[in-house]
Amino acid sequence: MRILLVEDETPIANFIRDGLREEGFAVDVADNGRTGLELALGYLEEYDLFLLDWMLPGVSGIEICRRIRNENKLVPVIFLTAKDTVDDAVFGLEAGANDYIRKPFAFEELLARIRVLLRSREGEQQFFSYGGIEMDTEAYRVTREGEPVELTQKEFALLEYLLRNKGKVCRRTRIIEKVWDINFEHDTSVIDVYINFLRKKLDRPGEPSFIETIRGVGYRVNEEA
Amino acid sequence: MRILLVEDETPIANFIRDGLREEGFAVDVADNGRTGLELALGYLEEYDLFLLDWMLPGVSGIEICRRIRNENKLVPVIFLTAKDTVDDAVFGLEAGANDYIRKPFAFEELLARIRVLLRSREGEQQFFSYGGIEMDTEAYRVTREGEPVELTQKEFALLEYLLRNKGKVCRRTRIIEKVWDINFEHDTSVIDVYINFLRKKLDRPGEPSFIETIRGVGYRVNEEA
DNA sequence: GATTGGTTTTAAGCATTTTTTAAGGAAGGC
DNA sequence: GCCTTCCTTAAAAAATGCTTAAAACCAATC
Repeated sequence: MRILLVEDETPIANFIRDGLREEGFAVDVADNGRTGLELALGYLEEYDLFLLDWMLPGVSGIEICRRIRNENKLVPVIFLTAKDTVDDAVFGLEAGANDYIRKPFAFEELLARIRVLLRSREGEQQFFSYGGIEMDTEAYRVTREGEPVELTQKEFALLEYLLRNKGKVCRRTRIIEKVWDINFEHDTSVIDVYINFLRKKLDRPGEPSFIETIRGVGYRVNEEA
Repeated sequence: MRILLVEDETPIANFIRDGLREEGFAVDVADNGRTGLELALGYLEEYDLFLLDWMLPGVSGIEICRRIRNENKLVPVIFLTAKDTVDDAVFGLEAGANDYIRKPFAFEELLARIRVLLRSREGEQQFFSYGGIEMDTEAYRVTREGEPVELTQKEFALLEYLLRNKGKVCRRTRIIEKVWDINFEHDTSVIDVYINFLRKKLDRPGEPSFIETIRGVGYRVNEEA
């Protein structure tokens, strides 16, 4: 995990850099807005998270954040700020930041927030695969052995839910809630029908289905060997 | 883990019951206040948690909650309520409820609240093992020497109960109460049959069973050396 | 506003698996 | 040796999921 820290006060920068490195992160430091912006945009794909000081010589943190957001919608950004009015926080979040933390702060707290954001991004996984099946949730594409497979919305949503939970049981009640957004309904056989659709479209004929049935509980796509 | 659900609207009751059973709970349902109260007081010790609807024909949820609290100070009670004023919530909590949830709710939310309350009582453990047997309750998976073993719901629930009480004797009446339905005939041999199923699926042939029979009392999985 | 094509949902019969019952035989305790 | 308790097996009963067809729904197009 690589983090870019843009912070002009050297002692603070060193403190954060060392702390994060001890935690196993790769950390780059820019001590002014201009080089910060260059690094951020020049190596945007390399970074998993940005830590931006609010007040910077040259280009401001806000500006860097905006430019990052222009290019990449998802990468987490956290502001480090000495300001403490709610308005400033709102301003930062409007610029596209995911979180902000006020100086002085406990290093533990910074770490906790970083972890939360990195985890939530991990959950936003885009590509899934099982056996010969590949799924790209962003592009809305599914292929089997490289051949495109046409799925309807519901089929797609169900497949995504199953693959997102690969290795775990997907209980019927949860599926109904997550994929169908239905509450308090249970005597429906939509799930059975759609599992059937997926199996027809994606299973290799003659082989056991890639979706395992767990009677009385739900379904599971197994972890691959 | 046994839960008593008192709810008069059948579809909702079924939905909750099935959802909880999928999660591995033993669930009893009463569709009116009177039988709810009878079950609650008659088998108070057997239940690990109560889910009470607010508005009930016969005896109200509030009343049931009060009576439960008269007898048992600790067992968690959650109200299901369609009402949405703060006052009602306060009223419910004053009656001794631990939490309340407004209808309609996402099943996951209910589950989260249940888990919180049960965790605070007994350690909600996800992984169990004995000898070469490993159990993951979340993934709904059991393996022996790394090889997956297919268990049905009841087999799974029974194994979980035994492992959860590793080192302790599991009395037959207790097993019936916790794993099967509360109003089960007591002179039945289901337990024997299911113990037999588990032994067949999980014992190493030729070696003594991992489930020890305590004659006249029940069964025990021993603490490991 | 009707028609069409596709998607989603409902419903029902069928097939399978799970759960329960029952009964005879084995083993333990007195 | 006798009584009780447990084990094992087989078969009945119940529950659950599969499959299919048709109905309902929706959105685009003429």
